[in-house]
Formats: sequence, C-alpha cells, structure tokens
Amino acid sequence: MALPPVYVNNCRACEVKYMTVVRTRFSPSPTGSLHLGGTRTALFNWLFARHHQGVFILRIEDTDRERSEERYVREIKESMLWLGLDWDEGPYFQSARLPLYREYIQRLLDQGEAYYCDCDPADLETRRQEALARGDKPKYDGRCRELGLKPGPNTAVRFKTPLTGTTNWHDRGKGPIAFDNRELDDLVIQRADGIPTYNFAVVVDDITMGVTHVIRGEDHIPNTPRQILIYQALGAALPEFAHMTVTLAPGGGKLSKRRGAIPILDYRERGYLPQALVNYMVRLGWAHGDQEIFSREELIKYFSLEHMSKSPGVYDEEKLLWLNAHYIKETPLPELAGLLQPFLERLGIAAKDLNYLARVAGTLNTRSKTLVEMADQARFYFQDPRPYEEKGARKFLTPESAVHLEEIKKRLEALAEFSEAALNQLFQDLTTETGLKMVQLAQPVRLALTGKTVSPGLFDIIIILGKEEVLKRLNLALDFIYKKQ
RNA sequence: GUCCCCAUCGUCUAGCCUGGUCCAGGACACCGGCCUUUCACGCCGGCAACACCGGUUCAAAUCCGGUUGGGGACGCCA
Repeated sequence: MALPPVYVNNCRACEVKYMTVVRTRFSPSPTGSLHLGGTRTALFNWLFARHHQGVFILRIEDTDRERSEERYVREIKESMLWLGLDWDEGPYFQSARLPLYREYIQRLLDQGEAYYCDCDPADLETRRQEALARGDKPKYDGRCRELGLKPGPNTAVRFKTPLTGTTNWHDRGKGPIAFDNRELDDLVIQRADGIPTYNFAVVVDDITMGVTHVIRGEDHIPNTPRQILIYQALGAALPEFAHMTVTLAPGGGKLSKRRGAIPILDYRERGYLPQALVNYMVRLGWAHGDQEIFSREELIKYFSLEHMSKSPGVYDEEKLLWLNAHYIKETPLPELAGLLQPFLERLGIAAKDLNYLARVAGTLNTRSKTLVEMADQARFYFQDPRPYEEKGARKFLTPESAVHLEEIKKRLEALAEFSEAALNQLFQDLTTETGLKMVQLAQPVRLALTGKTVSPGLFDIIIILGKEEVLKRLNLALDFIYKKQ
C-alpha cells in the first residue's frame, strides 16, 4: 500500500524528518485485561503519533481463537479511553483479515520461501524438551524443509529462514542489534487450522496498514529478526523499530498478573486519576531532563524516542501515589466533587449537593492520596460521627472537657455568623479565659464532630457542618460523657 | 543451557553520543526542622549512587574489552 508522500516537518525539536506521515499502532491481544505494561506501550505509541501529528492505530490481535474474548476487547477500549489514549483508526481485527494473510502465505509458498510441514506438535514439544534438557537451543530441525509436502489436514506452513548471514537493524531504542541467522529456525507462519501465527500476521498487518514505527516492549527483540526476514521475503520496506524497556515487579522479574500487575480499570476503582497514571507510566523509561510533572500538551510536545532509557524500571506504587496526590490537589474543586461522588456512593452516601461536596473536597484534597481515601475521610460530613474513636474518646471526651464543651456550645449558639474570623476569636477568647492551650480545646470538639482525633481544620468543619449540626453533635458528645459516669 | 538486551542513590531518573564545567543534579521514599487546633499540605535541611577489573587518554560516570549481576527470548501464544 503506497502512502501519501507527505513531508512532515512541523517538529522543530526533532533531528529526524519523516518522509511520510508517522503511523504507529498498539496491538494488544484480547486474552486478558490491559495492565500497566501494555498500556505503557500504548501510551508511547500514542505520544509518538501525536507528537508527529501522525496516525495512531488500534489493532486487536485475536488470532489465538482459544483465548481471545470479546469482553477483553471492550475492556481494552475502555481502559484506553479512560486514560485519554484515543485512536484514529481501528480497531482492526486480525480475525477479519484471514483471506489477506492467506494470500501472502501463498505468495511465500509460490516463491519457495515457505513450505508445508506435517510434524506432530506433540513430537515437536518432546524434541524441544530434550534439547532444553541437553542444554541446546530448542530449534526446529527443518526436517520438512526440503520434502516438498503438499497441503493436508494436519500441515502447517513454515517460513524458510536463511541458513547463513546475519539480520540486523538499527533500533531506535537500543541502537544497533544483530542476530546470526543460524540462531533462528523455520518458524510456523500458518497453523494447521489455517490461522496465521503472530510473527506473520503482524508483518502483513504492519505492511498493509502502513505502519512506519513499531514501538513495543523489548521482549519482542528476539522476534524482530524473524519479522525482518519476512518483510524482506515479501519485498516490503522495513519500518523503524523502537524497543522500549519492560517494567519489573518490585521483587524482580517482569511485572505480570502473577507479579503485581493489576488491570488498568482497577486503578480507576482504587481512586487513581488518569493523569497520574499517564504521568507515572511515561516517566518509567523516559525522561525530559529533571521534569517530573507533565501536562498532556507538554508530553506531546516533548516526547521523543531518543530519551527512552535502555534499562528496565521497577514499578513503584509510592511514586504513583505521590503523583496521584499531586493531581488531586491540582483538580479544581467542582470537578473533584464530581469525581468523589461515586466513591461516596459506594459507601452508601448519596452526596447529591455538588456545591456542598466541593466544599468538603476542599478540606480533604491535601490529605488524600486517592479518591477512595478521600471518600473514607469524608464520611463524617454525612454520617453520625459515632462511635467515637476509642483511644481519642478516652483522652478527650472526659468530664473535664465537658465543662469546656458546654461553654463552647453556649458561645457557638450565640454566634450569629460562622466564619473563620469569628470562630478564631471565639476560641482565642476561651484560651485566654481558661488558660488552656488551643489543642486542649480543639481536640474534644474534633472528637465530637468527626469521631476522630485526625481531621481537616476544625473551623472549616464547623463552618461546613453548620450551626444546627454542630450543636447536635456537641450534645451527642456531652451525652456520651455524662452517660459514661 | 543458548541467543539477545541492560548496568548512576533503596526506587524513577539527569548527565554518557560530542571525555575535563560531576568529590555526580532532580524526584519518590526515609530522617530531622519550621509552620500549626489534630493530621496533612507547604517550606527548609539531611542520608544516599557512577557494579567490578583492566585498557585508551594529560584527564573517564562518560570511549574500548572482560567479569559479575539483572532482565528478556527460545510455542502450530501474542
């Protein structure tokens, strides 16, 4: 497929000029949820395309009929959209392109660059295990290579890998990489059931979809020489390859479902903001000087393959949490209220008044690392603060403090307007009159209003709760104290 | 085992290509302090790294080789 020869030169920061419009793709297989690792690949492809004002394609690699499921396709799309990774083309489905692959397979067969193989998969597996046990590289021995087999019910198609020479490319992420062709073997490109395998389908897709830059995890490096050989056999021009580092689990090893990886949508459930996740993922294996916080626009503006790191990074939840806390603080209160609402609902709290919720959020946004935390901390604004935190109640809800609580109640009752200044005056007066420290006055009230020893600023709470509710809660606390005796 | 990739604070990283300005900078975490009605936030300060060995050079975190370590891949999975 010929691409329109558009000269894209809108990128002053870039050394490289692209002769065609940049086209990248993200090609997950719908055999499971989208995790952080795969999403990071999507993000880098998306950023690269956006940076060059190119095209970002979503392609679903569903040639594994056994394990591919529709619900995962939906989850992948939802995850990407949540993060703002929108695609310009697709989703394309490999399962819908079978005739195309067959055509290309036939071409290789006709050219003598592929052949039929009727080896029994079980035998192959045995031989593989034996080779591994022997300490050899488990390669297909090519026993069907020159047999001239015809298509049959149990015949797969293998690619005829050159026996000599080297295959090399200049990786945009890693630099020059070379493989001795003798390390490779004749890989199956079409299964006995007629479905092409991954290594073949990607190549055909990337060729026909005009993909110019293949950006993917470094776990694909060993596949690359095989794919390059197929490009060459098909007489197609090579795309640029850029292999990015994988993400490691804190204990070591690749981050995976078994080792700490959770579905992207679970981050949403756990109260993470998409901006935080995007910011976190991009800084794992990429940097722009010392900058830690990036807006979406900055990311698009600064992103480049040149600044990808070469060594794998370890997933660090603490840093993600820090970023999340940062973005929570940055989010305008009315918007934050909207985000918080569903999390309160989950706690059985129907906070319908968004104005009120915004004021609540304003007292919690510097104290919460996630929306889940924030919702939990917001409970007392909507619910009876009792039962009181036991230790705090023992220390602060005492007969001695009851005297002061009564006095505070009386004065608050008489106070016309609840304002920061008025409340401050009220408490100041009391400290001078009683000789008590502010903390001795404040903690009992805090307990009475929130049930806890830790909370947002006391005056903020009093103002938000309002006179009626505050007096009610003070009475409840006093009852509690009196009943205790 | 074989092949491939990689190697700066506990972690993410800047610097490395274009050796000297680096007794290595930023961030998270951690530890102190300030602020303060609690807890946070914020601010200030601290701890902490060029894996090792050789070579090239007047000079190496930066270039080369090796060792060690980590990671990845070896499917009719993707």
